[in-house]
Amino acid sequence: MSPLDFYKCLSEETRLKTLLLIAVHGELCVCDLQQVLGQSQPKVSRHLAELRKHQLLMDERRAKWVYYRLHPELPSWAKTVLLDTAANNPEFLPVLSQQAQSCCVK
Amino acid sequence: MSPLDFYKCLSEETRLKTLLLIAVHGELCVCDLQQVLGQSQPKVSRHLAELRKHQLLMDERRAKWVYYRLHPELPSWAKTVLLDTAANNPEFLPVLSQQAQSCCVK
DNA sequence: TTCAGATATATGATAATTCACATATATGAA
DNA sequence: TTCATATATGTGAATTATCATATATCTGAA
Repeated sequence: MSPLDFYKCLSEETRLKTLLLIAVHGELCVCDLQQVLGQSQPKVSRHLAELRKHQLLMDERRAKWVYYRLHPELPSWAKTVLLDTAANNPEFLPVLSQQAQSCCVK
Repeated sequence: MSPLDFYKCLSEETRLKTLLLIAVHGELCVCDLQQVLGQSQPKVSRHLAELRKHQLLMDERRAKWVYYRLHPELPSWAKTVLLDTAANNPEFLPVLSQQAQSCCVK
């Protein structure tokens, strides 16, 4: 994971918010992200595909839903960067509503 | 300084290396950067202008040379991100040669 | 099998970035 | 003033990123 590839992934709003939300919450499914980000499903999906391709995220299908979490081989400095950024910029992070969570939880 | 603007600035190789080098070395002049990065003067200058515009760097002219350092109002989380990235990716950072330094020092 | 909901991908249009080249400005020395 | 060096900027071409729409695939239920 080169620092340049990593920061290129963070340089787009949907991807950055997605990564920060997943770093904070552990894992989220596509429909959660779609709701909390207020973006169309294809747009969210496209950016998730890019984050998967660069090994920042991994996906796991459980029943109908695909859950995303940080890739286990993401270097620890990169995880630290994400968590520091999230902790120091609360106003930037959209809040996950109860409804959003319930979409997958059942 | 929004996280998104910050990471957009880091998403280009010349700008990222410039920021990491300046974070590590404290300050550098344009001719130092030109040599260590192996890039043309207009290219380096143009990216420095962008980093100035977004308040990541500040410049100071001393005699013929213009020195750049991290902007004093850069949030501390952002400085931490730069230093962590530099410390954990030594192979990414080009090494400042003696000749490069001597260009300004004398 | 068939269907519907959830997620993924392909495609073409648009917009944003980056680059090389030429030129302009600022400084200090002669 | 003139010159040489250091740095900055304007312009247009080329590359790259992003988007909306349409379509495809996967899964579980009937």
